[in-house]
Amino acid sequence: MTDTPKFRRQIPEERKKEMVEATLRCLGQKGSEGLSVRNISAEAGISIGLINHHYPSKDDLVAAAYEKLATDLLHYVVQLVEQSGGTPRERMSAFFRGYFSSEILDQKILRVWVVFWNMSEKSEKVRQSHDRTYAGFRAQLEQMLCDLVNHPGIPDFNHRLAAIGLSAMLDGLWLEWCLNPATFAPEEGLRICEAWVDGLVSGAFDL
Amino acid sequence: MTDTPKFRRQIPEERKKEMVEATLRCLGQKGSEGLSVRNISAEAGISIGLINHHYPSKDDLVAAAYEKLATDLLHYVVQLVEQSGGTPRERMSAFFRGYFSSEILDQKILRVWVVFWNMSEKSEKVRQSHDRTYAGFRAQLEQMLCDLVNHPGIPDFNHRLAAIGLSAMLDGLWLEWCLNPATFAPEEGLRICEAWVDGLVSGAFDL
DNA sequence: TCTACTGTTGAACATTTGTTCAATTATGGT
DNA sequence: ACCATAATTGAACAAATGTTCAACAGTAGA
Repeated sequence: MTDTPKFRRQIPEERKKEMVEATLRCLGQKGSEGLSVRNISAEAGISIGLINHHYPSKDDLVAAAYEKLATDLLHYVVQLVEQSGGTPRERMSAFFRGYFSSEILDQKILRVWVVFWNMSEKSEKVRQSHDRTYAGFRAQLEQMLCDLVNHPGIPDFNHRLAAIGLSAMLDGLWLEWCLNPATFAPEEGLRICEAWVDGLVSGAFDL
Repeated sequence: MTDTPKFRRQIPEERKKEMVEATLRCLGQKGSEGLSVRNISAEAGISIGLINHHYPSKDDLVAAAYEKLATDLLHYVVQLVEQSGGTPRERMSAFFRGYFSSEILDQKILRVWVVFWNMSEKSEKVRQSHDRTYAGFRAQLEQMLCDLVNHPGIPDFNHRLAAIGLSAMLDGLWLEWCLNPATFAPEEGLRICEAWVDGLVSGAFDL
């Protein structure tokens, strides 16, 4: 008789990580319909009860999943920017390329995001996580815009508003592409953003 | 004995309209949590069974609600533009003012919209309604951008991409403000968009 | 090898969900 | 005043939901 253990014990940290990843997979596949504890536990290969053992409620698990996805996505584009290492303008382009790559421009991510938006009002943790990661996102943009200005011949502008506007344009393009990829091609979205930055550094904006 | 009738008969058209409006009120108040047939019928002052009598399923009712909200919002800003009646540039500003007014920049509307985004993949009707109304939205922007160019001294640009970019910026600003109104003031969003158009007509964009 | 600890299980429970349908009743036409 | 039509009701149903908890079992330390 081979004694195959019915389950493997794991330290809470590791198990929680698995559950978060399973949650993101479920959300990516079916959106809010995939968000039941039974579906998640099946995806993670664990029993139903384990979720409430590690998290006070399902919402806390989902909040943890939000935290992970938001930081992962930001880290992804930031890493691309660091790797590019060229001029400030080239770094900005690297950011755009990352944003319009299939890694981020992905309908699976919208399915997840929509559920988070839905929760952001009810869950304090989700809202705090949004505020924090979104501020980080804009700070990254603002820093890159700042670096652009510190070059001769480039006029100054309101960095904060510029970052907010560029961030909005990126999000808006991302959202609309996910809702209907036929509206425009990723390269076109890229071009729209590049043109916006070119216009900004040329001093055409009164910001 | 006063014979107070237990209900009032109505033609399907009228009753459906009431149900759609009740659905939008429910969604605006509690988002997806307010989307149960019991909650909607209570809000509409009707019985549970009446929904499935007028609509094959709940999703069809929600799709009808999407159709109404989307067209209502577009009509609202278009009407403001028509009333302004000034120069093309002034009409564009009227559009912006409408967009950043409390009529549209409203967290209640985001609660509704998030539910629709969630449904747009599953419901063919919702997706079609989105594609149609969004195309109308962009067409309106494109027409206004076109009118801007037909004036002396204004350089030409890719109207389609310009409309997509401006639409994205508007949506992105709207979304982020609804998620966190502390990020920026409506007037600041307005200013960002005005600056974008000024930059566009000044020929700074390579679109 | 034994023991204590605790990660893990899954049946059970109370709610809530969308839909169905037979009975009821308002209402316009005759 | 009556009837035929169909709008309306609400109990009933099956399915799915999040949470609880007593029992189980793997695992590290003695």
